[in-house]
Amino acid sequence: MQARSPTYDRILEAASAHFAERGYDGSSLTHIASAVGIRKPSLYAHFANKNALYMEVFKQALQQECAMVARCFDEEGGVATPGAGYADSLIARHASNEPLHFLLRTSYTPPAELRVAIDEGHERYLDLLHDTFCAKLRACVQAANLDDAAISQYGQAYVGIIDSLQVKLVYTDREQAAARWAVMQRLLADALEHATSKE
Amino acid sequence: MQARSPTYDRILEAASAHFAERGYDGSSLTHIASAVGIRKPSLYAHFANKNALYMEVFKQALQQECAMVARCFDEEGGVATPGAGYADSLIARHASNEPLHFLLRTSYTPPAELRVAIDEGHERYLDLLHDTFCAKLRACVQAANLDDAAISQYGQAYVGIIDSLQVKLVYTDREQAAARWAVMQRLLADALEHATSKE
Amino acid sequence: MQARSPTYDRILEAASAHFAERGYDGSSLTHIASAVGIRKPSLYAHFANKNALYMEVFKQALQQECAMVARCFDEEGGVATPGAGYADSLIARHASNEPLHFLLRTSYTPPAELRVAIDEGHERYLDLLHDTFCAKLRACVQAANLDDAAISQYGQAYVGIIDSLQVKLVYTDREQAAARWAVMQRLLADALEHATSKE
Amino acid sequence: MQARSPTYDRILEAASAHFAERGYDGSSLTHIASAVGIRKPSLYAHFANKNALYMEVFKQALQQECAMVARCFDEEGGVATPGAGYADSLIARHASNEPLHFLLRTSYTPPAELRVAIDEGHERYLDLLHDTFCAKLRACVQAANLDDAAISQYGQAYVGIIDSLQVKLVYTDREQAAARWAVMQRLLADALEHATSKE
DNA sequence: TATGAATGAGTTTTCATTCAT
DNA sequence: TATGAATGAAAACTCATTCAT
Repeated sequence: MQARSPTYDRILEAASAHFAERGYDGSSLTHIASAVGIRKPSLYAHFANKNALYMEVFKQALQQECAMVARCFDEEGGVATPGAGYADSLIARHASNEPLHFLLRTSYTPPAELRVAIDEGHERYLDLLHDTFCAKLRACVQAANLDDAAISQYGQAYVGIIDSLQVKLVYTDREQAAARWAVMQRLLADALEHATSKE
Repeated sequence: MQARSPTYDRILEAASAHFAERGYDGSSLTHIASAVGIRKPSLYAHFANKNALYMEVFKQALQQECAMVARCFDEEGGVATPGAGYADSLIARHASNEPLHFLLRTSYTPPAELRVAIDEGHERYLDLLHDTFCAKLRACVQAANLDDAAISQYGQAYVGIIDSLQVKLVYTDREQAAARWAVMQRLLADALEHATSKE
Repeated sequence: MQARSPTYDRILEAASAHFAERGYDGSSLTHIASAVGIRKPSLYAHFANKNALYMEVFKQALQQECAMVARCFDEEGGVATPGAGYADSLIARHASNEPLHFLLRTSYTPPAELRVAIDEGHERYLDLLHDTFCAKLRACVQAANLDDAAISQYGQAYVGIIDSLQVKLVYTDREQAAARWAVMQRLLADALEHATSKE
Repeated sequence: MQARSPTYDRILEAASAHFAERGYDGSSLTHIASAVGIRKPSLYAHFANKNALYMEVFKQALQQECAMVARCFDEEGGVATPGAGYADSLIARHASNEPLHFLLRTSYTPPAELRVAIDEGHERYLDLLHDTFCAKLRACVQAANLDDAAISQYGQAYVGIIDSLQVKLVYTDREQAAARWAVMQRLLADALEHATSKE
């Protein structure tokens, strides 16, 4: 019921695409199965039920995105703004990345019965984002004259910017998202520069 | 099929609540009718079908919100940051305002078959927001030393901030949204102050 | 409920067309009303219910067709074959004559609940056809050397031919029906000639 | 969805009976399923939808009847009139043969949406009838002094007679149909005798 | 004479799920 | 691991009919 198999993975893929595109209620197991090339009851050899399938898709998408957060912040060098690497990554991946698309959609509008579990996961992701950004900021700032409260505030701002970026990605295209990021990044960079150069 | 009637309005109300809470696919006409206190087929005396009902709810919610944008910007006095009135209004209204809740939800995750119409309406709303903010900014800035391009960029930033605010409203609560607005507003205010005081 | 009025007649017309095209079960009062330009409940100001409307359409179509039988046989001069006038009339009228079309259809496949009444009416029509043909044959035959049994048999043949003609009219076009009539008329004429010239 | 199974066949049988008796619009899947002894949704494991079920019933009835045409003409010995075997078979089978009953009904009054496909199938049947009769006539005539045009005309007459026979079967009973056949057969036989003995 | 509103009964169809194989 | 068959529940929608106006 749980072990990895080629079919198992193909189901996750197809489900991710369907759930991302049409949501929980708008996706039917028939269509998902048909996209995989199997019949509907065969899904039950891999997943207990629709909820379990949905939650597994969510779990994997969340893990993948959290790993991506860690990696992007790790790999970004001495960029102008902390977190720029991950923002760029979001924009770059969105079009072809169903799990990410799914993650954004279900975080905004989780199916009522799964809301608690999903909210909890989503919050973990946001906390990770916030904490990672703060750590980076704390590390990279020339003059570390910002206290923890201030740093956390910038962390909240960064998370807000990422949210606004994801929204733009969800309902329009990459270009507009890139434009928004440029604008928002400027806001953040200005504020940081202003704050750190104050004294 | 078109004229206002008490029942008509009550259907719109109930539908708005259901669609906001459970989305298009998760809402059933049976439940909506039952919330109104009529039987399912009676809905069809007022609306051609589920799509038409959904779109009417959307249309009214959109009109109402656009009117609210105009009103909030009109009524805000010499506030610190242009657009603060509308942001506050969003936060204040969200919990008890089903049409607004519905509007945000459907704009981010429209039912696949209605996506085009809804995207178009949502874009009108965002454009209005952008343009209204820019007009206000242009009017209220002490030294009008900002060119059109710069003003438009701040407009885009404001729209992004509103988006991030709405996201927070959609998936958490008013308090966190208020906190986010405080942070983001500071970003925007700093940037504006910095820009206008430059010369 | 019964008196003639412009609307009453227009309802009959529209109903005739719908019933002829789609049958009893396939026709809806909504569509009929809409074809008339009124709302569905308004139909009930003119007819007690769907059955009554159907039966009234049937009654008028039957009356009209019976009158046509009488007229065609009256007006046909010393044609080659008795009954040729009516056969020609059938072919000529079919395309633009909804009541006739309706009559044929409902006679073959009456709605189960109305079967008895319709069968009875249809039989009246066939009897009229048979008797009128026989009278004509009896009158017009040069040598009246055919006994009643023989004449009745030709009457049955004529009715059979009319049936086959109507079938052709119902499911194909006027041209093919005309061709069939030419062939069948020859059969009948030959037989008559053969029989009357025997002695 | 395609392969034969006991249930599949029982559905076809029940559907054939219902469609024959009440037509497309007058038959409901609920009743058909209940006649089979299964629940309504189970039908969809065997047929895509009502149309597909109807067309499958039609297809099988048509095939069966075409095979019957071939067989009857094959097996008829040196009967008085070519085609007598098939006419007798029609009369004999009608009461107890649902597919035949269905075939006649739907050919005369096909559901509006399926008219094209059904007309096409019905025409194939009529063509087969015509051609088979002509072949038989050509083979069995003592003096083959009839040209092709004449033979085809007798073919058309035969098809017309079969039509009139089927009409009689559809809306009255076997006895009257037998009587009509006796009369029409005489017409045809006389004409043939007359034509072939001419020279 | 006409209609807006309402409705019980019914339609076809889809759904997630189960189970024997 | 996969599936054909089956099903209860529920979906959206249509229907003929009623009734107050």
